[in-house]
Amino acid sequence: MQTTETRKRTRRGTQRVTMTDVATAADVSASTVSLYLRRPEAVSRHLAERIARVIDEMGYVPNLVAGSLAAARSRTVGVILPSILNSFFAETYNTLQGMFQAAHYQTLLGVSEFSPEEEESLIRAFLAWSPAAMVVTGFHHTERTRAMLASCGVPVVEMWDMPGHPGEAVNISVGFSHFEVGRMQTSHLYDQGSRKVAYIGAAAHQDLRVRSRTDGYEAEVMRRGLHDPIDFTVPDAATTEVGRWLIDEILTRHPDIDGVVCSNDALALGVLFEVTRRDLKVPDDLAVVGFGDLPFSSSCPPPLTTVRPPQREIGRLSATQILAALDGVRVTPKHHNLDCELVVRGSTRPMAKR
Amino acid sequence: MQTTETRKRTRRGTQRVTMTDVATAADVSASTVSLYLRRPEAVSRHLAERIARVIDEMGYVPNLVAGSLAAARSRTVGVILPSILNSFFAETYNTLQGMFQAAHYQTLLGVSEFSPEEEESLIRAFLAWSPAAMVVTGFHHTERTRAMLASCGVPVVEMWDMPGHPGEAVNISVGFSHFEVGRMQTSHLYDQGSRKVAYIGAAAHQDLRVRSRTDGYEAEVMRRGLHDPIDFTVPDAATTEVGRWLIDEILTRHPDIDGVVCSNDALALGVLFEVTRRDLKVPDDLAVVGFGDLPFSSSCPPPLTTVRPPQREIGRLSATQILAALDGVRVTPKHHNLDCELVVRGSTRPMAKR
DNA sequence: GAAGGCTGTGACATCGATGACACCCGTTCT
DNA sequence: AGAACGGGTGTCATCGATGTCACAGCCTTC
Repeated sequence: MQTTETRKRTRRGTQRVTMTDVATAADVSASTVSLYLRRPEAVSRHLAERIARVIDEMGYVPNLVAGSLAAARSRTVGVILPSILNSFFAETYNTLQGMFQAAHYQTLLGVSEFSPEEEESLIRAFLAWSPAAMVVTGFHHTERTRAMLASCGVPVVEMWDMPGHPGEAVNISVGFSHFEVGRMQTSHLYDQGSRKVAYIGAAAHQDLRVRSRTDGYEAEVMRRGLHDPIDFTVPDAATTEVGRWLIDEILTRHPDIDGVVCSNDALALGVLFEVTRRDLKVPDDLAVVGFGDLPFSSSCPPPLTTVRPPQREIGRLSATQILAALDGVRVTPKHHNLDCELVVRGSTRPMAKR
Repeated sequence: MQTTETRKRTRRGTQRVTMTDVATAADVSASTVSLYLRRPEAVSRHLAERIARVIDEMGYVPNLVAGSLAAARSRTVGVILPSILNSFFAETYNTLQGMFQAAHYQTLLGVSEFSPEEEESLIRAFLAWSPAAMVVTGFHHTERTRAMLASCGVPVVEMWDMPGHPGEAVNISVGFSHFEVGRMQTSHLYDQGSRKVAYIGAAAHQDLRVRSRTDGYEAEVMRRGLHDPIDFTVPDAATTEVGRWLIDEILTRHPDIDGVVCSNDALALGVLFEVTRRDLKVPDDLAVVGFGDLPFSSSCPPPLTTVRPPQREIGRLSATQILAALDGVRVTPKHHNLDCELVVRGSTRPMAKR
């Protein structure tokens, strides 16, 4: 009679064990299982044990897709780094991931390769998964990225930089002044006795932070007034090889420099290699200061004087801010400016008192 | 009368624009919008234009969470790397990410820090998002990880290693023999004139691939029969600093070695540094061979002889296999064994013909 | 022993898409 | 002319959880 009525639409879902399966097997309702998973203490001991046993036996894995849809949010935090080629951001990422994990958030990593367009596409993809929060590197975004981050309604932290002008930071930010780093590097070289200081930088076109450090260098050179700024920055990746090439160029054009600021320790290592090849002495003929305090910096000959960014502290503070915001604490968009540490080693002369 | 009947449950969803909103505004049904987004050519030109305009005006971003739930799959590929501290896997990751992006898949990265338990937790989290495929590093998993990967029903590639015994690989795998790498490194040192060759390794306890390379070294030493194996591996991270320390220890105990195999170029760099400090000549007093061909390896003094793993090729082949499987091509679980390249540079003597 | 509070459990609508299928209507075939 | 076909669009059940609320017990309390 009712043939048209009984006709069922069929769709194949995953063949996975679902929460309903677990509920049936444990002879409770699905809500109880759900409650047990989210707040185990709210379920009676008796049922909790039974549910736990069934979950284990059936190998139930909750479907977060369904859960996130229902809850309209997820326990996922998206992190965007510009690169994983060098270990610059590794420590920060590990700290973030550790702290989020402790708070039961899952960290997802995207790599933008320093491209704002790529970053936009990554952020769009992350936001489509309704993450609980986002962590991005720097302030250099496309217009659309800025709009998405502003309107997505989740906490956003911009890290590893400092807003150059007011209004640049609409989100929480945690970082330090790259301008100040460049200034500090340069100032140290003069203080330890250099009289003519050059600057070499790489990845400059992609990474605006390199540009800020260069500006810091130039400002300090002008302030000292001993010579004109000599800088040479290229768009290539910041590798040891490029460092050799840059210092070679600079020394050819300006053989009389006695100090060089490098945008990155990898470049600085290349400088040490090339300078050694030319039989110049570091730091007596040429003092070298880098940035990043990469893993090799303390052990190369001579050990590299460098500026160490607060990698771990950036991660710690970023995560703290986000977790606070997620806990409902009202976090007003605020910039947290951290300090970098000048680590004086053998590639510059120990300073006499100023 | 019917007060209890009319009582509505209310839940607040996201305040985002939904597909239904778009459909209403464009005066079509939701399924037409959905169809337009997935197969634009299946919708009439007239409607397509109207829908496109409305989507743009309203700033509609599809909710992938809902979409993935309904479709029981997503366009997401999970990749697990052991570490991002050094650039070992960076090239592979970039290749994977690039190829998946071209095929409109979103790549998500997890970092396990060489811990099988951490890896298990990451994989569990990824699988809960019903990814389209998974790429993991190596074969060293927990029992539960193996079970999850076997039963999750999506293509899985294990990369950067080679199954040691049959049955270890139940998934597709793309990699190379680490045993063979150790053998190749050692053999080269003998071939270029060394008579007593030691081995130093780091991160050995976490990274079983280091163990395989050490085995390769030992096998080759035994085959040559000139001396007993001399190896020293520690659980610490493979850094330049550790390299200095390890070679220092080895040279103290065995001052007569004239060749050293390093599990990693970062260690090898430390060896070069320490050996230079001791005024030994490389390669004449001590020949050094590394593994990884890291960015600095070609430019340190002397340039490092090393074994270069097929980083990019691993990524390319892994992605190809997965994309084929996702396209419905039946890919039988198969191991793809790639070759590593011995790059002879200044840290060993150029070989006379064998 | 009835009233009131608290705790634990279940019923059910809902989140925002997809996919199977019905249906409309203009073409082509017999 | 009527059947068969097929492209384009709409209807509606469904994916697997969560969150709200109702309600059954049980324990206090007077």
